[in-house]
Amino acid sequence: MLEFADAHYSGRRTLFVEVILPLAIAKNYTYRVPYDMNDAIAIGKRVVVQFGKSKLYTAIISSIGDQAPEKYEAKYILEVLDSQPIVTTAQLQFWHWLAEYYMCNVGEVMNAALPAALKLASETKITVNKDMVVDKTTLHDKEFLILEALDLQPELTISDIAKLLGQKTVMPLLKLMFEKNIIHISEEVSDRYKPRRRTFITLNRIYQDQDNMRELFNILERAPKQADALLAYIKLSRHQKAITKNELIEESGAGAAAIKALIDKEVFVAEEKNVSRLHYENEDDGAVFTLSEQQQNVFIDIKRQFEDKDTVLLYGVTSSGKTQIYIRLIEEMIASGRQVLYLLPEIALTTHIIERLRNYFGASIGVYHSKFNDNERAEVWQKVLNNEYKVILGARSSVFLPYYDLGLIIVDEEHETSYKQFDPAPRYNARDAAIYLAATYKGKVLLGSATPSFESYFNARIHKFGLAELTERYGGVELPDIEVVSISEETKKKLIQSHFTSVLMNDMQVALDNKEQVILFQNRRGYAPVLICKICAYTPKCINCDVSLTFHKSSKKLHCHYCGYKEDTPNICPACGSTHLEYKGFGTEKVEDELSLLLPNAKIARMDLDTTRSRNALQNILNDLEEKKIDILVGTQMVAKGLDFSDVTVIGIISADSLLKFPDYRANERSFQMLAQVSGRAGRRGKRGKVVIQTYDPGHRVIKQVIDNDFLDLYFTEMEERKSFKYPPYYRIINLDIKHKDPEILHNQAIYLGNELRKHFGDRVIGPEAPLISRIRNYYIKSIMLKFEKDGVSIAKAKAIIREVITEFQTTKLSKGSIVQPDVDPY
DNA sequence: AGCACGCCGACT
DNA sequence: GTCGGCGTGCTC
Repeated sequence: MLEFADAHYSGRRTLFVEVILPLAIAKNYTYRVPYDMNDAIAIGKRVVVQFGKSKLYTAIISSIGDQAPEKYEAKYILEVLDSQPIVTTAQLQFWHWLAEYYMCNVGEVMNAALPAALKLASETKITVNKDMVVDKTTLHDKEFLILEALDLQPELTISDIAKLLGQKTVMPLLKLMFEKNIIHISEEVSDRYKPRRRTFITLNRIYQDQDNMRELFNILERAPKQADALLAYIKLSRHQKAITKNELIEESGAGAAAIKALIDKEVFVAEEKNVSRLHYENEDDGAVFTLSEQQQNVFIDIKRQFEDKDTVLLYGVTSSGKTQIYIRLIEEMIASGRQVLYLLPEIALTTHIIERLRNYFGASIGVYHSKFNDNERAEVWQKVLNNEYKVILGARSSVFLPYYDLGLIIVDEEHETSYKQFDPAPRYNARDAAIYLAATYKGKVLLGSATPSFESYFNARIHKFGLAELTERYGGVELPDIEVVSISEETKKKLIQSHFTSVLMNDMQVALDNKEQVILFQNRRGYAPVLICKICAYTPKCINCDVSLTFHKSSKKLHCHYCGYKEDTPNICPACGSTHLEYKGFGTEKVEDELSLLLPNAKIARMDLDTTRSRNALQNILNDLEEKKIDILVGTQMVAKGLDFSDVTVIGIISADSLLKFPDYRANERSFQMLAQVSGRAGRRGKRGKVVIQTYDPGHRVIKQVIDNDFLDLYFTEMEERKSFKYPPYYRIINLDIKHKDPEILHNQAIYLGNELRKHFGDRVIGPEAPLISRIRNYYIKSIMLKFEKDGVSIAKAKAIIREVITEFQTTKLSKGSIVQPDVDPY
């Protein structure tokens, strides 16, 4: 960084800044600083810059220098947006590390890291030049149309005009009009973050006097709506200090007009205030709990291990009370004045856990996840920047917040795949990123899981991580009784009804009779994943992707789960005209549907992507479950995570085979985690739960290991295979996905890239091969896999070579139209 | 990522 | 001939 040794000349010095643009571009861009902004710039502040002919972007200053670029004339910075940096130097370092490690551009990291509200939107506004008197008869039709529209509306955007004229390219036309001085073109940047304002209503103080109040009611006799509003106010004011206008309208049913009338009469006083979107009551009831003896020992053990290990894996069986240990660790960290980040998978961030932690940490805990809107995220960002939170509870993306002194990161359910972002870049794993992040603050990381990922457990066994174990379930809760039922046996004996074996039916009935709840797990959404013609075997496929379409009964349409394409369900086969169309396979919709026929009196609900899209949908389902408005919950893997309800006694796995048969080297690890996790939902204090696993393959090794709850057996058998087939954790994997609209061209490109890589890496290169789904959104895909041994190979060097090969490929003509996407540690 | 430029086929 | 399609290359 530049030093201002000659401060009194600094106003005169020509400075240049390198910026990060929120774009997927590898190059660095340098801008020139106008003299009058010399004092305003600083690393980490946002600046507005023009990039290209007409676009304005918010960029972040990443370095400051005084050397003019030699090969081009730098453009000027247009504006400095911040008085204080909003991105810390620690974050910039983190961004660069992520870009390097995950082989993407810093701009892409910036895009993922910064809440959209802190990036600015640039909108080109078109307005009439009022100083110019235009002879409308000399105008072209389109110019006339635009002016007409500007008469009605003072400003239009480019897209407005494109819509108006019904054509895409309008820039040349506007440029012409601008040159003829008919219009003004202005690029307007607006800060998208707006504080939320609410109107608060208070009662005029003269009505604290009873007589005045009585008189007021008399006056209002002829205005019943206003009297209602007043009554509602009095009612609300008993329980809350501040009353908003909206609450009053809702409570009274009186409407805004009545309230306005009362404001005009000076009965009510209205006041507009900024309110936080992150409202909560500070109910610091300081709930107390005591750790069990084992928990206490583990707690001390973890702290001891932190003395010489930066990362400790807490391997604790389900219900062993990991959260209580987390809370103790957080308390100590806060007491020492440092910050804590508590990472959870998105799905587990329910009010349940949030409330629980708020009880201990009150207002010093911040929450951050993807269901928050832009403004809320920007608000959390600012608060973290101001060091107002001691603890952040968040999902994957909360590793990007501007921490000040992070002493501890807890990664709960560390094996969860949702910590990995797949699309778009950066394809990062928040668990792994957290380990790096903590190290930059000299902080510690605690990974917690009942079914650790093999990577983490391996790292613990080779003493790279510390290891702490909780083997007892807290409060003596028993492990559930797991029964495996053979679907083929039941089919043979004609005991199975629809997809439900007699064992499961029976257990569900018992649970219902006892007023207990049931969760059914089927890892597929929709009604039926395949529609097939019985005569010619035709199957409707997505027009954009290489997948069969799933029938959804709720919409009566065929859906593509990869691109969102929908079409009407055919009544006759489009290929042969027969009417014998059959639904094959089944998803959560069908399970729900058929169950409602078999158990007509049970209240059944479904929880999958389709029913939880909106902001509060998930929470509503969980509330209904808690309030026992649901007897049976049918769901996809969502039900495996974060559901803790004491009245759920029966868990049914409708078909374990779809998990076990998944064509992936991690299928067994994943299946075990999933089954163990779902099973952990069954039975809580004082009641032993029951898990029914339905499968065609009851003798499957993994099912045995689930029944025996034998993680170690699973680990050792699987690790043998990982070693011999060169998979993680023994080897590192980098995938390259190559995409192109034309399958032939793609094939040649992939072969070429594969060969180029082989020149450097030999048989560490595997493929190219077509992935399971060879076309998505009209792009054909080929994958090249690279496997690197952990000893004797510098992964950083390997990445540098891969980057070179890709860049070199992209300069050849062959690469036209292709997209190459690296994915590092693609699990 | 946009956006302009340029080249090519389909219309007034 | 012009409009609008899409492929290509550049942006400090």
